[in-house]
Amino acid sequence: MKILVIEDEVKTVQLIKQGLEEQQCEVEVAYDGLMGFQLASRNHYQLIISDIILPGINGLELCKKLREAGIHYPILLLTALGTTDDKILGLDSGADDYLVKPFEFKELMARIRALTRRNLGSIQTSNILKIADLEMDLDSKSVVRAGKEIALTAKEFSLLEYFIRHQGRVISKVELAEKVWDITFDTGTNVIEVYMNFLRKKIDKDFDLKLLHTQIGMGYVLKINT
Amino acid sequence: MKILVIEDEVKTVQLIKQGLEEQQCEVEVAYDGLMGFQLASRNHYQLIISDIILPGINGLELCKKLREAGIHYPILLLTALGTTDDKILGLDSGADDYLVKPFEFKELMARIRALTRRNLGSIQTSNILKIADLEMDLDSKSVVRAGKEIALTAKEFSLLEYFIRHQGRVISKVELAEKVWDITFDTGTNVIEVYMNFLRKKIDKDFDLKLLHTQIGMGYVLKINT
DNA sequence: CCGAATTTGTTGAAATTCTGTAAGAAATTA
DNA sequence: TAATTTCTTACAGAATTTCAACAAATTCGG
Repeated sequence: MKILVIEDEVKTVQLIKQGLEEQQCEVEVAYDGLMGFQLASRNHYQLIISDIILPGINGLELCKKLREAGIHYPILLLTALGTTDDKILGLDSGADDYLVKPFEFKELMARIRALTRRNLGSIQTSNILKIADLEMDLDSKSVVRAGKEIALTAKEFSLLEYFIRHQGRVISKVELAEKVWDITFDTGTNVIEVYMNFLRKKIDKDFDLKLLHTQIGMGYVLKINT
Repeated sequence: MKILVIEDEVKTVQLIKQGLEEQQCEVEVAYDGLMGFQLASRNHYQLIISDIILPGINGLELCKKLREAGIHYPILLLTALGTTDDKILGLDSGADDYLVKPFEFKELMARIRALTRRNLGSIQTSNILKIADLEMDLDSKSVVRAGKEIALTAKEFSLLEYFIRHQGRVISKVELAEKVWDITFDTGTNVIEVYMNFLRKKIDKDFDLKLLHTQIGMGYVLKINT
């Protein structure tokens, strides 16, 4: 997630930047209003966090200009001005939320989550698992590799889901029997070999980079081979 | 603009209701969580304002349930619980904003403006859900596909409504049994297959573009096939 | 290195489960 | 009571899952 922070106080910038980067966000910083406007005009972000009191253009004007410039994604204003009228001015300048300093970092994070939630595709929090160029969508139950749709049956889908959730780990047949088939593994059956074969035909056969590997005597593993 | 207020304190309700009506908003009130949920399920609003401490279901659970039920428009939580952790809980339950009582009415109004601003482009005074050339009007309980009126029974209507609110997601029979029939799914029945058959005859049979698809072993999905 | 023993891969067919459909019984409503 | 809606039963056809037999690959002891 790409976030633009517009703020001139070095301490606040560091706090926010560090915290966001720990959450795997990509953070860019502008130290004044003009620079913020230029960055926002040139790049696309998921969110802007801006101070109000800034050198050059102040946060309120910046907000208005950004909206006029057709920038629709969320803007969160962050400021020491805490009277109700300040808040109203802030929100009416086009901001989506307004947080008064000093604030607790975890509240900022929660508000960021709330603001970005709906834009993560109007299709809510999409449940997508990935490895290499293979993606599986748990909602639509669809699997795509290298952009190509792959049709899986219910069992094949659960099997792949188990592998992708535990990618890189060797999984024994006993474990697969228990977790995917919900049976106690008796050596009398070879369903698992059969299904690994099904899955490989659909997922690995037509591709150079193989993802499903056998560890003889131990089990199977889904990983990107080095 | 239609707004649903869920709050049991009569004084607060009156304050909000009166204030909003002065702004030409149409306000409906629920005095407990369950009633709020039912109103929200049946009608379409621009915004929900809900207290957290409520008789029956509390505001946080209500929020989660509403999101699960496919309700996407903004929810603003309004409560006396003002610690940072309370706010975080509120926002993470799916709410878009969180305002601590006592608050100034003009701040509430500003936050409402901020929340509804982005949806103003698509002002919906009517409760209409859509997919492709299929529309269902929740008020008049009418369904139209490609301009042609389709008569559905009550069960068929709720079933279709559930699908259209969760379009693109594969929905299992267990989930349909719980959410549409409100029963625990026992394999002894096949009502669901029967009703899917009813629905298909009315909605898909006479059209080239099929909307209801079967994912054997997983469930059914309403989507525009690519 | 060779061959037996073990493990895994592959295939087609059998068994099972799942789904679609019709017809009619039960419940509900008018 | 009749009409409508909802649910149950029954069954055929389709798709999936499992079985079983054999082929191929790997391990291991000599």
